[in-house]
Parts: sequence; structure tokens; C-alpha cells
Amino acid sequence: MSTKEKILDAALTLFSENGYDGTSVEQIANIVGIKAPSLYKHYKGKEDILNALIDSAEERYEVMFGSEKNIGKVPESREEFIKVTMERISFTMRDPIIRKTRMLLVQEQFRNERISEATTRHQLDGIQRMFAKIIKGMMDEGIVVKDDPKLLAVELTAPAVLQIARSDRQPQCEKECMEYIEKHLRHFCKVYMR
Amino acid sequence: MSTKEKILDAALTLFSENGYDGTSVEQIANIVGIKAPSLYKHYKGKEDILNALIDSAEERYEVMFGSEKNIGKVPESREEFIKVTMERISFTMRDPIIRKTRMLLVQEQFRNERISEATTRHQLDGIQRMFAKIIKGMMDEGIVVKDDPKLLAVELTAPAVLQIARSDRQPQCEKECMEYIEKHLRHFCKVYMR
DNA sequence: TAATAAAGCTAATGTTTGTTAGCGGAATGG
DNA sequence: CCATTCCGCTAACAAACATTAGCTTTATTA
Repeated sequence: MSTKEKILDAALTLFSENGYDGTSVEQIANIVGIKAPSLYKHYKGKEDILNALIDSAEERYEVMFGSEKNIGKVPESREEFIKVTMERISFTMRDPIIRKTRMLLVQEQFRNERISEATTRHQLDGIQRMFAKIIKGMMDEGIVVKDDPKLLAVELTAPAVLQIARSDRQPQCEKECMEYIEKHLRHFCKVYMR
Repeated sequence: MSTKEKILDAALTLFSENGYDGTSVEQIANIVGIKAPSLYKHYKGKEDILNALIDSAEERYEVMFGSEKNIGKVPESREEFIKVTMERISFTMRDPIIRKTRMLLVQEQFRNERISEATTRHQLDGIQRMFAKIIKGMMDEGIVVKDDPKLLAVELTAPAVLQIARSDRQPQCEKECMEYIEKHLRHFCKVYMR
């Protein structure tokens, strides 16, 4: 990993834990293993690092939700849908980079318009668009009741998003959050699946 | 309004806009109309102000959700339920103090355990407990399908909570958010109400 | 191998920040 | 009416901060 990447990595960790204003350039440099002024050989300044982090988050977002590829095949049964959805959620919840990015965005969402928009994209649009497609697929197969897929996607994802946010701030409740999500998911299936 | 209250008021505004670390004691004092050191006649320090803000948020929370009073009478028709719920959500969304408190909590939720817990209480438990009671009331009246009221409360509130958060960070989308919430609410009624 | 660019370092700077010390006036209460 | 408490002020401080300047070493490349 290049120094430039190491800086981003360290900054993401620190920003997600202590916020942008709560993190000093020196702290970042410490983790990377260089002195603070050396950091300016790689980035113009602290804000530049934050921008680079948002850039990379947006890029990752594009890879994950931009193409149709990551939907996978349409689940054929209720249990399969539950299993595959729980895995997806569990991954989103636990993957360190996704988690840190989420925590960064949520804390800095009021800093500027770019971050506001990115936060909405990441927290709402992405997941909902993704599940809208999955649900649409299942509607076409006749295993989900006919309705507006986008609307059902909201019903499906909103409670999960809130529980993920909760487990971000209270990691000791992670298990509880997952159980909650599964309970809700089973309810969703009961209501909307044949 | 006493100086002590003015300080809390100014701090809430600034913290909610720029975050705790992004706000200086001097900025707070400026709004109040005193010099920064005078502030220490009222509070031990900056952190003390934050704690007082959380105290007052918790107190307000207790008043709003602690007693059974604020539920009002059980709505008798679908349209009445929609109307009264939209009013409640619209109030929560727009009331300046509630809004600023929400923005403060969301930004500082990782600062310490107390704020983490308060955030969960305010963002999840409170609204859900409240609507669980309303829904329970409507179940008893037979106008809502029999099910776990807490679970239905989550289905009802989660999408609204996310849209409220969105309109906090993108106020220009407020109208869109409200429409979204109403759409979701009507869907909820269609699915669960007779 | 010589020249150049990249990337580290130390030292330093100017600003901002939270906070304390101490002074003076105004309000309060016995 | 005097003593005390409250609450404002100025001055000052020490620490933390982001950033720059300039030197040295390492890596690249011609």
C-alpha cells in the first residue's frame, strides 16, 4: 500500500471515530508512520484528504450500485430470499470500509452540499435502487405481490438501515440489531410474498 | 430568557450547524452578546454546555414520550389517521428545537456512550413506542389488522425517520420528503387497515 | 553515473482555542 | 447601608493546530 493510500486509510479510521474536526493531521501522520509535514507531499491539506475520501467512497458506490451486476440471480423461495438478504445486510453492516465510510458521512453530512448529497445517495438511494431491482425480479417471477417495486424497497430497507445505524453507534447491540432485522424481514415476506 | 438559557440556545444552534468541535466558545458568546470568558460564570466549560444540552433533550424526551398523554384519542378512520400522523411528523420535522437536537445528536453520536444511547432513544425508541400505542389502540378498535404493534410501529416509522433525516441535511427537499412520507403512509394504511 | 524528482525530516510560524486570574460594577439580602 | 454574591469585562496563557520553508536522503531515469 502506497503512502498516499495509507494516509487515506488512516484518515478514514480517525475521521469515522472522532470526526473531521476531532482529528488532527498529526494523528493521521502518526498512524501512517511519518511526520505531519510530510503528509503535505501527498495532499494539499486536511480538507484535500477529506475530499479524496469522498471521491473514493463515490467511486466505490458507483462500482456497487452503478451496474446491474451486483444483484445476482433472483431468489426463488422465501427462505432463499431471507438468507441472501441477511447476508447482504450483514456484509454491509460489518465490512470495515463500508462501515467507516457510513460513519464518516453521517457525521460530516452537514459540512457541505457534496457530502449531504453523497450521504443521501449512500444511505437511501443506493440500497433502495438495488432492492427495487431484486423485488422487481421477484414480482416478475410471481413470488412477490404486484406493487410499486420502489415503494416496497423502501418498506424493506428502511428498518434495516436504521438498525445498521444503531449498531454503528452501539456495537454491543450488533446481535440484537441483526435479530431485529431478520424479524422485520420475515414479516415483510409474510406480507408481500406468496 | 436568562443568560444561561441564551447560552444553551446559541450552543444548540451552532452545534447543530457546525458540530461540537466545529464550534468555538467565542462563537457561542458572540451570539449571546457577551465575551467568551463570561461564559465560564455559567458553565464549567465547553463540554459542560454539551452535557446540559443533552440533559435538556432528555428532559424534553421524557415529557414527550414518558407519559401516555401525548397519544391523543385513537383515530377512527383511515383518513383521520393519515391526517393526524402527517401533522405529527410535520411538526417533528420542522420544530426548530427538535430539529436542532436531532442534528446535534446525529453528529455527536459517536462522542460518548451517553450520546449514543440518547440518539437511539430519540431516533428509534421514542417514536416507535409512541406509534406502537396508537396502533395498539386502533387494533383494539378493530380498524388495524391484528399483529405485533411494536413491529408495525417500526414498519410505519422507519421510512419516515429516514426521510426526516434527509430533509435535515437537504432542506430544499423538504416538500419531496413529506410527499414521500405520505405516499408510504397511505401504503401502510392500505396494507394494514380495514 | 549524473541529474532530477519524490518523499522524508526538523524547525518554525501564525492562528485559534479553551480556560484562568483578577478587576469592577450591579444586584441582592440581612 | 453594608456585605456578599453575581456577572460582566480585559489581559493573558499554554496548548494544539494546520501549514510553510528549507534541508537531506532515497528512488528514478536518462
